Amino acid sequence: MCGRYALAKDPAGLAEEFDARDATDGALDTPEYNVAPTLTIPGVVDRHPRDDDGTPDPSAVERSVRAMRWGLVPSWAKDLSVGNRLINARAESLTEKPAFRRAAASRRCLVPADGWYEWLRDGKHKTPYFMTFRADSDLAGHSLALAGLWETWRPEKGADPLVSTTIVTTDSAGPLTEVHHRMPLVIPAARWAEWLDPDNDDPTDLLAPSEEILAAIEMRQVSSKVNNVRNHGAELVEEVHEVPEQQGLDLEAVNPS
DNA sequence: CCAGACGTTGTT
DNA sequence: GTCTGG
DNA sequence: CCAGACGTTGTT
DNA sequence: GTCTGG
Repeated sequence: MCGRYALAKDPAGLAEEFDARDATDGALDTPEYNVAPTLTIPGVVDRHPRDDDGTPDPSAVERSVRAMRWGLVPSWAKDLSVGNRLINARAESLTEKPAFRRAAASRRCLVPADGWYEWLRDGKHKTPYFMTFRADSDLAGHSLALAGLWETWRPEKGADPLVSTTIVTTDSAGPLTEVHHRMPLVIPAARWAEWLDPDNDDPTDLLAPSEEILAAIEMRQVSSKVNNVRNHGAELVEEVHEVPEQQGLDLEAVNPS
């Protein structure tokens, strides 16, 4: 699945990478190697620009990076906490579920990440792994563009809207099944515009993992320091080999070469 | 009709 | 807001 | 996702 | 065990 990830790039760097305007307004804390649900994170969106009256111009589209709270708060929510459990949306059902279908049809976004974490458990012990683009792949150094949905929510009529987001998950594929049976949907750059298109109300064709992306991802064991959200540093994504006999996940065998 | 949910994950 | 269940 | 709380009363 | 907070 995807309940924790890392992001080193700042909003200006993301704006450049995604060819977007930086509209995050200083709301983000970056770098952050331990991004957890409820934090404010950057999301990339395509929107029709609006004039002073709020009327959208259907002939134009503007791409921007925006600050969003991780955990989708539907427009009908009574309070913010509804979003705490809506941190992921299943690709298999997001066009049907009441909480997600409106966003799925017209408010899709990309959530940039350096990689995401999964945990293997052995009784009480939890061993974290980090999934990222292989250093020797063409995609090394690029962000993973995680598929997301976004919504606005107002605590009361007329109040400033809160923008929130959820990350789309699919069944795992390939070597990634070794660490977990669900994974985030990563959109290849060639299909970003199609995913973000606010006039495309049927994302069905985009909901399967890309082979190109799967082949570029590696997994590595990392420090259990990432388990605790109070740790934030770059050392969280560095490879470690702690007590390997407790886990027996053979990374030589599962990483593609 | 009204009331209540609206979601995913993991674990057994 | 909209759908489902009673 | 994981970690950590989970509660009230009375006293200072 | 289950919920909340980060």
